[in-house]
Amino acid sequence: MRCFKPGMGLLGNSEIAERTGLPPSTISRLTQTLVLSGFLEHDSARQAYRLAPTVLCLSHAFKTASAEIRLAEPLMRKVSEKLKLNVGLAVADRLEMVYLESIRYRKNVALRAVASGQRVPIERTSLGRAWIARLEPHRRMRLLLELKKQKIKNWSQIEKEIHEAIESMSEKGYCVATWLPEISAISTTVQMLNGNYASLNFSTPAESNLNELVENYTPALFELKNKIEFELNQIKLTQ
Amino acid sequence: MRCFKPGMGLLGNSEIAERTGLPPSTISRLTQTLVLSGFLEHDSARQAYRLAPTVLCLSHAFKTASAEIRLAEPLMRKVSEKLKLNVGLAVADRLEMVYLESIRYRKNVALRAVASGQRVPIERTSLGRAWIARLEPHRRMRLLLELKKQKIKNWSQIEKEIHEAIESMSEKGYCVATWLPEISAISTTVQMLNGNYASLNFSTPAESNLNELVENYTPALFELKNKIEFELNQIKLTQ
DNA sequence: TGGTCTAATTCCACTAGATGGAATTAATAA
DNA sequence: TTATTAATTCCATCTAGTGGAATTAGACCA
Repeated sequence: MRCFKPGMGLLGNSEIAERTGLPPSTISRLTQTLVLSGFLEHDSARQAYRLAPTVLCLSHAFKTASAEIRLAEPLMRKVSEKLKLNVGLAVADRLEMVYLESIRYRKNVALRAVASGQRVPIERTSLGRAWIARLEPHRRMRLLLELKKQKIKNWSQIEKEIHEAIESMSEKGYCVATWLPEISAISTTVQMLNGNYASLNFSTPAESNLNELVENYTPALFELKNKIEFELNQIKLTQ
Repeated sequence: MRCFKPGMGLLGNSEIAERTGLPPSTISRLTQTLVLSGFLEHDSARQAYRLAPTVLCLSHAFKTASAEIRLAEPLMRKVSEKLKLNVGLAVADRLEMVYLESIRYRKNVALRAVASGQRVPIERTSLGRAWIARLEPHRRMRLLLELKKQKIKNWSQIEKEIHEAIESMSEKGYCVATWLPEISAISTTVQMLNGNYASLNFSTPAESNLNELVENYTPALFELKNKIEFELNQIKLTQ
């Protein structure tokens, strides 16, 4: 099921087999059972599979259950409106960061889609690096080794930047990065109810440069972080 | 995984066992493997499981892949703003309707959450009944038998209303229902790219009564339906 | 402290279903 | 017609799910 990503919504058995490394016969069986259990749909015209609407229910259940998202979302939205920035909250899932909530600021209100569930690389984004910075040393080491194994291009450069980010996090409480050259972001972390961390970020199209982002918006980022953590503590006390 | 629904975000093995009818030992194994494969998280403090953020990715992939949603969403949003109504698009999943997209109109913009993935009963909502009306007779029969087996309270009454809705759909192209006494809705259907139908509805808190909804908003509902189907046909032609 | 209750886990025998190589079928292109 | 590609089926294998029974761990109470 993880093969289905944005941009590849319709996969044939052979494509799935290729992506998973499993033989086609195995995939054929698996897709059949996943269709039976309602997680995949078969497109008979295209002879291919897609995710079934059921996955929306899982996502909805997840969001409804997450006090963190329910609580952070309106605060994030307010800040996004006020500062005209994208505001995101994300956690790590394997070797990627997953947005729990992502408020995209656009001049046109109709385009302000939320994009929770979007994945971004952990090693190239401020979001991911801030999260790495909060890992206990041995887990961080393990993660870095895993990443190294992925044969990421420019790994030595990336690794250096990660360590700079870790330093920045411990010195100043935030870190910055530009990704996809055109997106600049500044991130910090928020402690969740279970004790783990999530990353909180502001991002903009990189027309405004990084320094500007830091100088103008760091206080607001910390303010949002503190507000979220304060309210989470309130919840923690009541239960 | 289907056990995790809004309102029960944290389930222990025994609760899952109860809901699925499977023995606790089986559940224990299954939850372990689901945690390993990243679909569940274990909350060690509460000794219970919750869905993992990964499910957001599946949902995101689903939405990105669905041309229907991408295309219908802005149209639905526009109508919702203009008429100050909730606008929903849903398909059946087993014995429930699942919102593919749901634009909730609220006076306060910050409260206008979208709620795709929400489930509503197929037999009590105009959404569900409109969908039933579009089923081929034998599949409809099968579904009604399935529903009957669920020991739904007031089934004979509900069944009568379903048949009225079917008649309304074939005569006028829409049907209405009030659900949860306080929500009135009017629904029609939209043909999707794969030939199946989805239900499209307007709903409001039932303060305004059903007749009013029908008289004032039926044309707008059909207009929206036509616009969506027209644009879907455009897509169909280009590919 | 000891006893009871409940929930989670482990153990174990059993089996359904996943696995993957090989053969078959189907569809499309050359 | 032949070649090619993808999906499926077949079959032997074996992993992992299944579920009853026993074990462990924790909460609550006398």
